[in-house]
Amino acid sequence: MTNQNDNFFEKVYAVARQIPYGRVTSYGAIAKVLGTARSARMVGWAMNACHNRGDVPAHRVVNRKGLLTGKHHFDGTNLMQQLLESEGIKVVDNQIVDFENVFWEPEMSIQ
DNA sequence: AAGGTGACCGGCC
DNA sequence: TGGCCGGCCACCT
Repeated sequence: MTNQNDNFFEKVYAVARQIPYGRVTSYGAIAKVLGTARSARMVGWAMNACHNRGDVPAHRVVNRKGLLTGKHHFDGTNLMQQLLESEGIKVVDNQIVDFENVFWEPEMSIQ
């Protein structure tokens, strides 16, 4: 196990956990907050490992189009959509309705 | 050590 | 919105 405290991953998870209920964000937005806006892909990669990490609301993270691109990586094909709808987010055809409305810009909220 | 990969993004048509 | 292309950067083999 090459796990010490993968700083990068931890940061992604930290932001992902800060996503409010009923809100979603994009990989690029998280990447931007982390300071690696150019590596939005890395955010997705971190999400891939989120299964290994444990509690990370990856279902609240979608691409900038509001498409559930990563739903395929979930346990169930429609699990991601179910979770989102469970939070009041409407999802049609793997696409979030009113994406801009439910979009939440991640911020290192020192709240 | 080098190459391939990827849950992306932005620009262009 | 959608398709195509290039870039970008960390992780894996």
